[in-house]
Amino acid sequence: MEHRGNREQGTLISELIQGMELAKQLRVHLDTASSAESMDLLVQKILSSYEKALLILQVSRPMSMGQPQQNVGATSGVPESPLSINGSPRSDDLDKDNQDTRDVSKKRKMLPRWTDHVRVTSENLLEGTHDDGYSWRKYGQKDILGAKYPRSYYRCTYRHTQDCWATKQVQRSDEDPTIFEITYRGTHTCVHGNQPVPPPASPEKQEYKLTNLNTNNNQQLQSQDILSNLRKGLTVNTEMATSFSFPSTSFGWLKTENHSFSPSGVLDNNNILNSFSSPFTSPATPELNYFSASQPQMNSFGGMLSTQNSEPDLKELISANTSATNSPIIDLDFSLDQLELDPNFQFDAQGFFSS
DNA sequence: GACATTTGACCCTC
DNA sequence: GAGGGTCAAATGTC
Repeated sequence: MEHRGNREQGTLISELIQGMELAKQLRVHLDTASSAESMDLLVQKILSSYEKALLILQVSRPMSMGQPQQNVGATSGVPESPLSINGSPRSDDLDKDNQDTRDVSKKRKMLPRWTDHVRVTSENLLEGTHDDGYSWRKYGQKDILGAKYPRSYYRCTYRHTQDCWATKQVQRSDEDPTIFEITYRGTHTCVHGNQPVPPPASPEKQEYKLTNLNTNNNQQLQSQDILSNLRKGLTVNTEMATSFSFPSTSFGWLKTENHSFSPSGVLDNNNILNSFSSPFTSPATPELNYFSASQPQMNSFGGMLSTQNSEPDLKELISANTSATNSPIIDLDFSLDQLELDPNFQFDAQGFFSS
């Protein structure tokens, strides 16, 4: 818990720093009478940065013990479904447990929710395992109207033992069966679930081709895939590299409260790694475990990143400390000292923008 | 035996 | 009433 809190604090600070850096850039633009378009983009990025910082503050706001973090995706206080932690209250006991179940339902309804789109390819079908560091247990499957493939429902394995209410839904795309839409709901409050993803035992065996696809968010999420792989010492797949187009026209996207994405800015050569500040954690569903696999090789990364990047390499690259992270539950795992944060820096209103 | 998955049924929301 | 989300008994796997 404390670990998570520290990470969130780190992310928060990095977002604020980003906002400051962007404001500085904007000031330069103002001085040099740059185009309105470029300044508008900077403003967009600044707003995005602060929006994310606010989201983090919302998510990490202290809740009562044992309660999952709430909110971000909360859309309503209306109870969603009467459930109790001990089971499913049927009509018999609905009355006596009415109040309790209402509270639990409300809690669930308010769980943050966001969606990732993950692509797996045919060569990924046969080997390897892949998980997001969390332990999921399937609790249901439904045929969805108008969908070719059933939707699977997963909850955290530690729901009952640790009152962890994280769930996810996995829906295979009709249009492209290699794409899975994964909707996460709630954040993990379990200790197990917070364990980092273990490093791959054999990079060449565990390289996987995961590409988040979404007409709106793919740039951002793909970059996270790439970073995630690089962090793990994995090679980067060509499909990733080619679908991750930069420099100057790639938008980052920020997930918003209504579970969609909003543009968080334009990536340029200086802040390509913006979007790398949040390592993508990929799903651990049986389907995806089954589909993940090896793809022997791959090298370029738009000519900018070589394969098998080491952590030190990334540190250098990340030194451009702007960010376009997308999830309110951000798992920032590079340390603040890499950001060269002045320990005496104060986020006061004046100094923040005038330094 | 413990734990995970499957699947039919139940409940809620719209 | 339809559709989606969840439960829990039955079944499977280790």
